[in-house]
Amino acid sequence: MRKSRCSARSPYDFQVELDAVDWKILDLLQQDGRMSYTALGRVVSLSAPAVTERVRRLEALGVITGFVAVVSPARLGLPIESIVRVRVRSLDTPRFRSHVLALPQIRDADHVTGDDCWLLRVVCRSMVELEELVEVMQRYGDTTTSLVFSSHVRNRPVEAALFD
Amino acid sequence: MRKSRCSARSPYDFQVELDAVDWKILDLLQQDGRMSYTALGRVVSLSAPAVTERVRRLEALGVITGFVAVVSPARLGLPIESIVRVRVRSLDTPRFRSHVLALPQIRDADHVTGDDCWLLRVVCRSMVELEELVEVMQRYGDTTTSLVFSSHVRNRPVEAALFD
DNA sequence: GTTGAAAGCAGGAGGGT
DNA sequence: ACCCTCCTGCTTTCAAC
Repeated sequence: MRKSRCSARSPYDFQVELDAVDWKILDLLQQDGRMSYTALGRVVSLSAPAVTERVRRLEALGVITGFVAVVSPARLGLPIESIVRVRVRSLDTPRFRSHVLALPQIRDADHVTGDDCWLLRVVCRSMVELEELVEVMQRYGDTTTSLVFSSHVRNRPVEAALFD
Repeated sequence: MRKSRCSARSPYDFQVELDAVDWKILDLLQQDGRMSYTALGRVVSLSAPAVTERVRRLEALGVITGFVAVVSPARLGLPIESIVRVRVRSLDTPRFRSHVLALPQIRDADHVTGDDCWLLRVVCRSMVELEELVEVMQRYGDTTTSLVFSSHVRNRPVEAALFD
């Protein structure tokens, strides 16, 4: 019944095959990361040790990379969220990575193709704080800043439907 | 010892004050969302029921919005990650929201200020699939697509240091 | 905030298919 | 390879303080 097979033998051979039970477990844990193995087992009709072993394997394979509490920056006094695109000059990239990417206000930083080579998601307390942050970033290249009105999707679970 | 005060009485009165113990708990749970209340209690020198009550309060206040397993799309066969900026024509916005934002490939969708009014993080299996997705989005407005080389920061924990 | 008892859960051993 | 049951020790939860 189980045909899960791992082909992740090197960094360039990543992909993992999951069966329906693995997908259901992933689905549940992406909605409630604290669900007990016993409760998971009740849903997928498996014993707790069997579920535990599957979750351990999903972690070992790098499918599950961790379990985290999701926190609202706005509720903690960081109501300003923005996306800053930075066109970092190549000579400045090492300093940009060590000085800018380490700032606690940066929640996501992606190196991307295209003219704006870095894309940063920044949270801060005020527009004044954002202004200061953007001024720092401008030491490394040109910036384009957009304020986030609202986030309609955040970290949507990865689901089996993606493979239909 | 505890001076946590909540001022979140309306949607426009969001902010919550946390004490050092709350911050430590948040810190630990953002690193390991499955940590037991007993283990949290050992770190912060509190009994398990006291920790449980604090975590429940943080959830009730909207500071903690959930606990989730973090999943690697690449390991599941979605190696292409990209950021698509979409300049949606205002008349097309309702259909864009219902048709595009619901696609399972969309992991983040933010409505932002500036010319490119929507910012989408898309994962897919191949460039061909990305091409198809972008063609769908182009029915609602102009797009700019950047491929993600690498993500250097992803969902950095919100930490007390942000308030120094 | 605490303790303490009852119920439920996790994780290992051992065995079955 | 995959799963089960049993057993022991922890963890959670609720009540009482």
